[in-house]
Amino acid sequence: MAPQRTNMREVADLAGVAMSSVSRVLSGHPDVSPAMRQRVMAAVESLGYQPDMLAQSLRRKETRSVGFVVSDISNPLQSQIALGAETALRAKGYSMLLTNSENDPALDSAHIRLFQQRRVDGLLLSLAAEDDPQTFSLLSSAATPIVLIDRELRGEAGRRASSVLSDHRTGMRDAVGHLLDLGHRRVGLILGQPMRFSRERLEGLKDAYAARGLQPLYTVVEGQLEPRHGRAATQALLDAAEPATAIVAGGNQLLNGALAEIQQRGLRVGADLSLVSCDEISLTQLYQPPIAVVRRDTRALGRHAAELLLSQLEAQEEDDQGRKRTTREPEVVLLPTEFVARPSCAPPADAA
Amino acid sequence: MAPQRTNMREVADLAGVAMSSVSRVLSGHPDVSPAMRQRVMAAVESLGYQPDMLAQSLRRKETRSVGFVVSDISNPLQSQIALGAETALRAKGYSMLLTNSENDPALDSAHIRLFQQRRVDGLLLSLAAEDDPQTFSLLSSAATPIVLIDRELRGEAGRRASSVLSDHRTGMRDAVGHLLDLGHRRVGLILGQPMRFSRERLEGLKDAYAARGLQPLYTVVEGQLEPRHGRAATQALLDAAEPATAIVAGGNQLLNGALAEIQQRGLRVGADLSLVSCDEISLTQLYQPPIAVVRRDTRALGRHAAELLLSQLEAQEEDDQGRKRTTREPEVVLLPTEFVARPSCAPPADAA
DNA sequence: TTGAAAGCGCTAACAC
DNA sequence: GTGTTAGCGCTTTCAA
Repeated sequence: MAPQRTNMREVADLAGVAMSSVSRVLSGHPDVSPAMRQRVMAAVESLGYQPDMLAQSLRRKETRSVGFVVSDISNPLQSQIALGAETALRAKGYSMLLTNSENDPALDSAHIRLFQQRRVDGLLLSLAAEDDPQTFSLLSSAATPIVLIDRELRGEAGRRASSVLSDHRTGMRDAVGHLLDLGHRRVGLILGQPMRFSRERLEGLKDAYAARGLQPLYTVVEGQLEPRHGRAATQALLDAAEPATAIVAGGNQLLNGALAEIQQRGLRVGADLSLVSCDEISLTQLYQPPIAVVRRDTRALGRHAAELLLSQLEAQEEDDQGRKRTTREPEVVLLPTEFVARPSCAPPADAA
Repeated sequence: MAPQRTNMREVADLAGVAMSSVSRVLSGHPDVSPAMRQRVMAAVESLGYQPDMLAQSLRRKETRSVGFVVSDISNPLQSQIALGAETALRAKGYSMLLTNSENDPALDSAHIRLFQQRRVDGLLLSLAAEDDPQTFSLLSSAATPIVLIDRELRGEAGRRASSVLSDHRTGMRDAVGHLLDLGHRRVGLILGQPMRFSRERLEGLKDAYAARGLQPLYTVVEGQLEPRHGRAATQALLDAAEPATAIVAGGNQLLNGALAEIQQRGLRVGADLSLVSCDEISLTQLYQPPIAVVRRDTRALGRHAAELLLSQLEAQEEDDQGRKRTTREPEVVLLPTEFVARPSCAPPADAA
């Protein structure tokens, strides 16, 4: 029996009270007599009444929902962030709308617009690009709080949004430092799109060389965070006149491609070639030999993003027109990364 | 400038027309003159008006949103399903609300109820349990179409919901058949919760033994789909009086645990012990030696689930009270699995 | 403490 | 083809 939905009117009628009284009981208004509460609750029970959040949202001008834009939820990095974020949001009574941008900045902005039409209370964004004009203008004039996840925007958009960032630079500095200390000089760094995480990783690598006063014999290969690029870049690094003796993959997708190429060439990780990846996955832990990583707590990244957004949400007040207005300034949270040395790193093969 | 949101009233006033005309233009009503369309669109542009989907939903009695309950989005299996589902939903203009049940059946039902209050048009469920009474009663009387993902419910709930199922049995039969043909007789099967996928896998294993007229020397270890269980089960299988010579892990989490134990014991996969896993992940492909798997197209699983739901949604009509009513019967879609033999499977070590 | 009434922003009859 | 009107289901003044 697909039950026709009961509305508040019916509850009020059955209880013989006004709708406003039902509303007060259900929303925990202080000024309700125990008798009233009883009558109403009895009616609610007997009808199996469930309030319509749509109508509540329209009236209250808040949906208790948050839009989350990722490029690809099937990427372990992003799904772990999503888990952390959803759990934190749910704990505060918020629901999460999720969408995939498929690495297309045009979809980023389309989804932001859609979420705005759905009147989400806030936005959690892991954008496909840091310089899309459409996205920029949408965010510059957004009416809700926004938290960027590991992204950095310039201009007005950047000034309006909060962000949760990972300290890729430090982790990468330690990773490359470890390789240099093992005797490597020609480190190959495979990066993804030109976004903050790529820039910071490059800086970290430079830091490591600079701190040791070494010539910049490293090679950087930029591209997309995809296995194809990981593989092509690895080919390039190994086929160079002066081949890299150690490779650092800036993400799990790149690692997949790199490993595929390494295996096809019959190279032994941690012997013929040293290898480091960014972000822990089951593969890095269980591979033989285990693969060194620049690690971070991805779930905490999502959790912090959600909590930052929630704190901005709570800091809102309504102006005289009944519209929400953010009173708090955007904030930036920096989360640590940590290099974990593993047997995939060893002295270079040609070190006599 | 956080822009106060324009509403349809303002657009109508600016264009000097009635609200209903604005509505008609925006919703593509056939009977509108080009002149009217122009006037309205000009006003819409100049105000940057974006319709309020909340109000639309309340009025139209549909939200164009779907609730998706998973146990843990950070699990590669589920995030791939989610990607497939979200992409298909988005293509038809639907948004996805995502929540994690954390493998807790009580959260399953709580989230279903919440989604119902949010008036989602349909539900996509990868439930934590197939026998929770709360979930059962909610689903038995649900007002919207429901698609179960790789789950099977009995009773009224099962009769009301559609489902997309994987043919685990065939894949497992081939996997175990392969092991038996290599000479293994004591196969250890590690399973998760007592749900359809576990039952089917067990049946597949039995099929393989039966087809060859072999004694049932296999061992089955049931538990949770978690690394801990994978590890403990592997210990048990290897420490038995008659240790298993081949292990089949019923999922990627179980594989993680199994591999950890195998490595700690210094056993060589594909030599001292044969290994098969269920569902492809980067680890199974890139491990050395590569790990045989019972494979399925997880993204297609999500896509089919979404498309099945969408087809049920399209088959709805409104009754005289303006309520939606499903006209189509629930459907079941069965998707294939495929065993992929790899070097992790070899004749048993004791085979002279 | 409770009820009556207005209205959130939109759509869909219905009338012209 | 366009305007007027009556709500969708709820919350929230405002009075009583």
